[in-house]
Amino acid sequence: MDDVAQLAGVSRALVSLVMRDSPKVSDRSRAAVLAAADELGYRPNLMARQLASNRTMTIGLVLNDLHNPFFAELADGVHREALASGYRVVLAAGFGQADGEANAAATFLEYRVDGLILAGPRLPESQIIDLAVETKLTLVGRSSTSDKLDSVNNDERLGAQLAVDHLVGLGHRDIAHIDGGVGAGAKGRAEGFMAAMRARGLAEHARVVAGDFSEAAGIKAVNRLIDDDRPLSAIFAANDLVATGALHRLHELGIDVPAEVSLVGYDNTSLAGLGHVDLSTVNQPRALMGQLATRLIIDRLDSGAAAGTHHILAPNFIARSTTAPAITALGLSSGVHNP
Amino acid sequence: MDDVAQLAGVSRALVSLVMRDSPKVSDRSRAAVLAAADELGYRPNLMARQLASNRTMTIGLVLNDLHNPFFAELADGVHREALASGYRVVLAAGFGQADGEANAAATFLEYRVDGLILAGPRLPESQIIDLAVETKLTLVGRSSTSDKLDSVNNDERLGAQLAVDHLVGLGHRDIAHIDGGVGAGAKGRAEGFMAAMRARGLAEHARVVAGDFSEAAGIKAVNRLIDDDRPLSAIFAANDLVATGALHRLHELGIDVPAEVSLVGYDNTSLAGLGHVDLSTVNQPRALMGQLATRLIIDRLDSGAAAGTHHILAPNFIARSTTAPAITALGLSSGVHNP
DNA sequence: GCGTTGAGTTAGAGCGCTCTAACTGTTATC
DNA sequence: GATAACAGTTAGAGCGCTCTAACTCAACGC
Repeated sequence: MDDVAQLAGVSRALVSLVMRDSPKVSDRSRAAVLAAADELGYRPNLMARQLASNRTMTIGLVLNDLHNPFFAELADGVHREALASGYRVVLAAGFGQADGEANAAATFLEYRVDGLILAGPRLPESQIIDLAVETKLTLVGRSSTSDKLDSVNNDERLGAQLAVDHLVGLGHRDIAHIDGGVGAGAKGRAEGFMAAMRARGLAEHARVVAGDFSEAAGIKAVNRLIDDDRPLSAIFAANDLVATGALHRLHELGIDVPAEVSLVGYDNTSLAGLGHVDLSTVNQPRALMGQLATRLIIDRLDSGAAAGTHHILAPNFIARSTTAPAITALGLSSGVHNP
Repeated sequence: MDDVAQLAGVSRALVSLVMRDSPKVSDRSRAAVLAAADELGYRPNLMARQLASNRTMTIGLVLNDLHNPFFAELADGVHREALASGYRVVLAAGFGQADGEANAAATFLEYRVDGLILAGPRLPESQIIDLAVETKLTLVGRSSTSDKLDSVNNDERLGAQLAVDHLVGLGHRDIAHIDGGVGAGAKGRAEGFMAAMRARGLAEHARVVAGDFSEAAGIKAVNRLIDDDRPLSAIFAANDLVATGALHRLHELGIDVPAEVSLVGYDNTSLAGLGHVDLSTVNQPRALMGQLATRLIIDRLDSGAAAGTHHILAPNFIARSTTAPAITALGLSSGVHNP
């Protein structure tokens, strides 16, 4: 920086002002500094900058699982919004495990990022609040009511209800839910499923089988559902990945989807949209959620807004080709499929 | 830090030593410092640390595209190896675009990460070399021969050859390749395809249709291949995502895969392994490539190894259910499919 | 001509850490 | 008992920047 100042014939402080595009610099000086910086290949040291100013203009985004396209789509929204406000985004992955997330978050705290976004974290609420005390934190894809942080999520119970409504509307009664275990949102989906079935008077037709947010869980769950010889007309999986596993296993078993069993996922990730999968699913506005989460944290950073804002967005149902009218009580296939 | 030192009854320098787990600290002092740090919630400031030591023990990983599972799997390997050597990994996404990658890399340079890994970058070689001059750089999923950086890639031409060999072995002659355009590795795959077809004396049966690394490209390419009324027996897609798009479109058109047309992808991402897709594909050892790339950069960091090491790993073919013997010249379907 | 204004610029302290070199005890060596 | 060796500890400079407060200088009003 000294070299740049010298070459440009100004003081170090002026170089600093130019680098931060302060308006209090004459065009002449600015041009001289820029030229000198370019010539010397000068690149400001963010570390020194944050040390002096306590700002880095970066926000840290912790993704629970790099393999789930849900998070990639969420990250798109975060990036878009951050860039528009002059912030940059740095990512870290939690590998679907709580301690991975904790490490990632700890790294960002050491880096003193201006704000932190946790996407679909599995961390216990208490640890999340501990983090929120140390930095500005927004949760996305997970709910909270804490006044130390903001959050953006979809309404999991409503999503589950939409899935049940769709299936029941098609005449299904014997509906099973594959539970997402400790995955973020899984609990709300399972509860919403039971509540919706109860509301429809189908409580005794409802089944819940354990699982997690993986393809393997979908496969295992189908095995268990088939072994059990209760009637099965439709499956509501905890997320798209689970549904994909179930789809595969049903296919292997020679059970036609949707003619014999209907299948619904959750998230509407790119996976569900893949032509060859074409899964009926509950859509979360992922990019929007990412944008909103970012907006919240930037507002907190720029205008000192207070924490404690919690958005719950409404999901909507996307009917694709894995759901169709139920086989009637007469045992006839309806023969009517979605396009 | 001063507070911690005071509470522990030692000097600031000693706290620093404890934080870096230096062996030159007595157990008593170490315990006292740790206790004090814990009590005060002290967390070392990485920025100050790098400023003073010029080290952050973090490596930056730039992923070309968060949506392609190839990169998630590569990142797994990078993380595993980095963690084992006491480094942490921070990520940034390029969004499939060269300037996104350039921004991500620039951010990491400002952050003064110890080393930088670019995964499947689309950046022009000259820009990559510029970066390599500023920091220790390793390329993965893209080849180079520069002595300023290291690289790890699979042998794209060999991969393409394996695909052609498999198809020709099944009796296919009219094979089309969907090109990956500017995607990293696409050029090698297309060249390898043509070379292998030529070697088999099938040059005039080879067709190449333009595309990129997306599902949409696969759909469009199938349309073009079908419009054209040359015979088509098999398709070799530039990567799994493209193959998935092609699979979808073929299915929509009522063309049975693999009975009528065989289909091969590239990468063996989780997508290809999805039960319901079950795509024959060329396997790149993704996690291993990530690990190797990380090993190279850490060796350069820790033991001052020189740059200029370039690994080319051999891919292997994974036969799944999208390839089957060609329909014979007699016009009969062979009826024999892969399991 | 003097004070006022405001734009443009600058000196210097300080952000929180690491690193070097030097220091203090304690134990081993002759 | 003096010297050496070594483990453990410390003071203080310095990493590259930002920020505050102060400065300079030209234009302006009375």
